[in-house]
Amino acid sequence: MSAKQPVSETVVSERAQRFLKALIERYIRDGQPVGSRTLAKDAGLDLSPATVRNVMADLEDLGLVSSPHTSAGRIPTITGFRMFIDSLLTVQDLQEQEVERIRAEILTGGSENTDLLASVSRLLSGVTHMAGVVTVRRQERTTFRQIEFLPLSDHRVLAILVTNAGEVHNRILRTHRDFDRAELDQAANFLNKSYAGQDMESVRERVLKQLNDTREHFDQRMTQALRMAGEVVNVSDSREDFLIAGQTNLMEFADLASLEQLRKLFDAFTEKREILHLLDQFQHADGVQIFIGEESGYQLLNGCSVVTAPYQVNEKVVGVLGVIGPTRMNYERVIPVVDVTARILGAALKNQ
Amino acid sequence: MSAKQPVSETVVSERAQRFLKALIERYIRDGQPVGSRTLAKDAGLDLSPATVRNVMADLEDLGLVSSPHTSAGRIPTITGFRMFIDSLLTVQDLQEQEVERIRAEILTGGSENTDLLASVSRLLSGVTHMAGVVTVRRQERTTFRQIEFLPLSDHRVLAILVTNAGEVHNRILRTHRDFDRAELDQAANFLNKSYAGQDMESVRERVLKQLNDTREHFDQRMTQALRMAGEVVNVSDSREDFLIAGQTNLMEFADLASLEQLRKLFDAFTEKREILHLLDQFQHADGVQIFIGEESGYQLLNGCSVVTAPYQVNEKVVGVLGVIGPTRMNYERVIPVVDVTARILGAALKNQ
DNA sequence: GATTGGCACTCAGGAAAGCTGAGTGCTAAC
DNA sequence: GTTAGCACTCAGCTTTCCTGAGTGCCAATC
Repeated sequence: MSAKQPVSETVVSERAQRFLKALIERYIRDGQPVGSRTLAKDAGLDLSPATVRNVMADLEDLGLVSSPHTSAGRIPTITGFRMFIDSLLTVQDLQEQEVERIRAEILTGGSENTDLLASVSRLLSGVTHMAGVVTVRRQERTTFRQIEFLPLSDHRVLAILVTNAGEVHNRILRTHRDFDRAELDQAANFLNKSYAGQDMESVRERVLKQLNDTREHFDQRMTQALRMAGEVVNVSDSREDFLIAGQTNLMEFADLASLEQLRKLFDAFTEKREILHLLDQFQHADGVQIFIGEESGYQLLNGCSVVTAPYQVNEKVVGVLGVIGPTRMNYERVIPVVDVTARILGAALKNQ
Repeated sequence: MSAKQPVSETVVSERAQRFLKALIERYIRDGQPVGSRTLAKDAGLDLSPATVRNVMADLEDLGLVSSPHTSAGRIPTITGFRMFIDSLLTVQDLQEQEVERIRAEILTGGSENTDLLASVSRLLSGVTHMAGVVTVRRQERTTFRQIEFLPLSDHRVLAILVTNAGEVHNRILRTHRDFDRAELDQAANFLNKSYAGQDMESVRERVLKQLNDTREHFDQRMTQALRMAGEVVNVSDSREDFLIAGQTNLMEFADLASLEQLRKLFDAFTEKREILHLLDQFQHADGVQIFIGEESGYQLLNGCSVVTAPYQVNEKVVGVLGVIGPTRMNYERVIPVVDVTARILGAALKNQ
């Protein structure tokens, strides 16, 4: 008997990998189990179906492919896909023409911040025919820039908070009495002097702290100013969010057939929490990340994959964008699209 | 031969109406064609199936019911439904308990305007298990209340527009130079004096008109003020909008089976334009209106009905709310829900 | 040892056939 | 006007059969 191979060395032979690649590419194209004859033709190597069958049997033993029933071809398993994505994928660059198209769309995407991001999510969904997502800023990055108060009638004050990201939050505060313009300006001045340029997180803390510390010895007015600030600053926090477009594209993939599943997914899109949580994880990754639904434990994304890339302004990551579609998606095309879009968006934001 | 009945008098006999009502109620419950035997039992009149068949044949001649094929029961046609809705429906009031539940949910719905409306659309969808919609204000009702400008850096100015409805719009304007605080305040003062309290529509017109008329003889500053105002006022117009919740509930009705149709509907929900146009029509109606998809000509809503009611604050209509679901919905329940919700929402808004 | 042809086997999916139950329209009688 | 009876229709289910696509395994060949 020949020397036993160590168990750990379940290395897949070069040739087997080549077959796996061809099989998955074919499966991505047709969405149907791939049989030995088809694969034999596809793979470029001039081999008979019988040989291919032997290789496929090996791949099945390794858990990379499986057959839905005895006389169907093989479909890739999750681990198969993982291997494909991690080491078999050949990503070509986008054609210059396509890059230009993306750039053009982003540049005309709208000047308001969220308008721009919304148009980018539409762009992603349009180009890939799947769902496009863009997260809106991480709050840890935002800093306090300016706050203003405007008197309204009936004991109400409009508070406006501007952050470094150029975002504007307003909130109507109900107060115990009316304030006039001068009073409010004074309050705003005080707050702007104290906090401008500081991290939102710490502004929040310090406002609350000061409010507790100095309740007595401070001037009435400043207390009032702090109290108002407290309300606004809090609001602006919860705005962590994402924009999604083209969800309905997902209805076309029979993979996600069971209406039931599709429904849960859509609900998650409106509910947002879970998806956001998921996207956040890719925030600190470097470049394009691919995530296969089943790997998460979330039932939600079974049959789906998520391709994401963080986008950055001045070398700091400010958000994540990407695409959600069936695991059986054309990665070789989607990856460069997501990559390029992230870069261009980052550049566009810098110029604002 | 007895006297001929005039053709126009295609009045449906009392008894036939009773059958039609029973048939539709049954069809709403089961979603299946109703046969003569079933209907005979259902209708309360102690008649044999054969008799029922005769009546059903009459109803079919009148175009109120039809049978999908020879040996199936009858299903109501659109005209049948219309008749049912217009004159056969027996709407009971909601139980006090349910009214209370709705009231409670609305009162805790959130203080911000859109938060409240969003929670109402969720409420509607939750109670009826269909999709709930609430339109956000009609622009003709909004009046200009106050405008303010804040200087930002880099030739940018933040404009804030407050309307009578307590809504706040902001927009970042790019200007050809930096402005200081005093200048901007002056501009805002000028605008506020000129336009406060006026209808938005006419403010828009007059700003544009003044901008053209007085380009030369007016002071440079006012021109600048008007120009800025022009940009903001325009934006605030396009904000006519509606909030929808529970779309995914519609996935459960096999009536809207063909994924294709469902998809178009969902796209219309994100696209908003068409739906908005539709909802606007019910704005001036008095009380609950029911609209059957096919009646519109929009392909979109085939198989759907829309039940709406305008809601009013201080006796002026400020929006429309309602429910979108399959034509085969339980009107006797949905109608009072929509009605009550509109009233309670109106009352809640008055108190703000 | 890797590759191949051959063979027996499996199985999903479609077509054809038959049955059943729910329903119909029509007619004649009450 | 109402009813019973009868012949008829047809969707939908089950059963059977067939086909084509695929498999695994074995023995022969390179």
